[in-house]
Amino acid sequence: MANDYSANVPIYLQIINEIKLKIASGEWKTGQRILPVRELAMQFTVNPNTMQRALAELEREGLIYTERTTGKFVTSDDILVSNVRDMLAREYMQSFFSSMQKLGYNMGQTMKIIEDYVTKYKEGK
Amino acid sequence: MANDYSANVPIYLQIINEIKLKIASGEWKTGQRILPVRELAMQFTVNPNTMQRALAELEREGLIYTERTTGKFVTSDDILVSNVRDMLAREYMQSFFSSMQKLGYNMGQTMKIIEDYVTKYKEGK
DNA sequence: ATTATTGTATTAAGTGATTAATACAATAAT
DNA sequence: ATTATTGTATTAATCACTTAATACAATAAT
Repeated sequence: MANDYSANVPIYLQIINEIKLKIASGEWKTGQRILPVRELAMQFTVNPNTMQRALAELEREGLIYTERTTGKFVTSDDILVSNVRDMLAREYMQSFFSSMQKLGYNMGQTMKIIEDYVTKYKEGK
Repeated sequence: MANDYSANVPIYLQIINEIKLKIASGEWKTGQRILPVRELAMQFTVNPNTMQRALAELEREGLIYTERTTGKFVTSDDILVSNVRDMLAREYMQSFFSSMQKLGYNMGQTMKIIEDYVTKYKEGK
């Protein structure tokens, strides 16, 4: 479940991305309470301070909020979540095409590779 | 030219990727001599030690080699370079589809988004 | 022969990320 | 009322990355 962190990016940033994906994908639903910091830290096998840092940043971005001693919750702003999902998807795509371009693939060549990949996928490989 | 490093990944790793792309794309040709460590360090605006570390790793991977006091060169192994290029392209693609899947897009939905993106690109946006 | 250029190694200092060990305030649960 | 649970803050120690300042050996250039 946890602990496949790249040694090369600060853990708290990797956690931010991971949780952002959970919220954007709907795996963590809007308005839903999330586990206490200490338990999340255990689940992710990191120090509570590190988890706290990640959650504080996500709160700064508006994706979660805190009720003083009750706990933390996913935002109830469905539009925000939807926007984040769209933005992430666009980022991933642009980053992908940009990398392929640096490798020397133009857009047509990149499309060709994608189509081959998808074809093989559909054949169950 | 340089100095747009993400604060979140060690610089020497970013340099490794950058140079690997240059070699894989053919921007740095096989067999070609590369600039001295000190000059590359200046071009990339990093410390010579940091550049040396990146180059040492690239040498370990076989992408460059050193002639004692003459300098460093891109490998002459065209097949290796071609393989690296193919591997990188595959990695980028798989990573992209994996991220999209985590966002809740299945392969068909991802293809739809790609096609829209490419269409807009062709219209010159 | 001498000089300049090449890669390489060493030592020291500064910075940020991470863990660890606590502690505290507010409130929900008993 | 008391206790447990919640988020949060603090201090210290460790580790990797990065820069800086040198120094050295081998060889190409002069």
